Amino acid sequence: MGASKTDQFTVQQNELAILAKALGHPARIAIIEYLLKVDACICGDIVNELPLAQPTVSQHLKELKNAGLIKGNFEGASICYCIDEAGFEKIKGFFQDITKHLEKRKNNCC
Amino acid sequence: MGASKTDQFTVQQNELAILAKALGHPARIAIIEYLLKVDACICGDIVNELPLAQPTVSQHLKELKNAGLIKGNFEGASICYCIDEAGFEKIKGFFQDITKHLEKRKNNCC
DNA sequence: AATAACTATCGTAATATTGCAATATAAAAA
DNA sequence: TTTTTATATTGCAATATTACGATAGTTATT
Repeated sequence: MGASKTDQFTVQQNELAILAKALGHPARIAIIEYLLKVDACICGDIVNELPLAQPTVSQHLKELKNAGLIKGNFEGASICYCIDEAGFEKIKGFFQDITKHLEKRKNNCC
Repeated sequence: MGASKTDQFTVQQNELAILAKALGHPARIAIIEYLLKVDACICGDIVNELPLAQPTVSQHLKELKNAGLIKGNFEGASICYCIDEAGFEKIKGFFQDITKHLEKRKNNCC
């Protein structure tokens, strides 16, 4: 064994886990924060912003893209990366549910 | 190599990544959802709610606890687990920032 | 004290992730 | 066309995660 038993959980639970997992690395958090900071699609200089080698950054970008958190389109010589709002909407929904639950919760807690 | 270069990123970026990573597994999403559903500290029957062996569940609970997403206290024969709001507040803050950014964003995107 | 019920830890195997050098690919510039 | 620039892919080593059987620890009950 060792592989995740994903088939034992709901599609929704897996979707959320995939999104959260994609954010579960400081380099990928840094990429998202950078994309938000520059407030635009960014073409080219993401590699220079991170303390990692180019193949590693490329891999992290790929994971964020697969998870649906960023989009990337060819834009001349370089590739234009930007936030994919759809992915963030899903996570936002999850946290809104949690917040709602927490607010109307009784204090029957340790 | 293979280890995460956490020291190359800010404390905040690492904190967020740790929280997100903790949510990056469907079993742990399921645990959080269950704790929210029963709307109480839950003592004992978490293992029965999950399609995983007891040691595995125990491990997932430990990870959620280490990340600061749940709390666990001894309560008689069993342990009382419940949501730790502090952890969720941190993540909420991050997503509020993102939402704010996305809202006031120009459409200078691909 | 002995038993039962619940949870944690250890040990181990299978698999996944992280990181980078080397290399490949693709488009623009010279 | 050759060179330059930007990104992706491959291959591999180091490390981390996932899962569970076996076992240990802890508390309540008998």
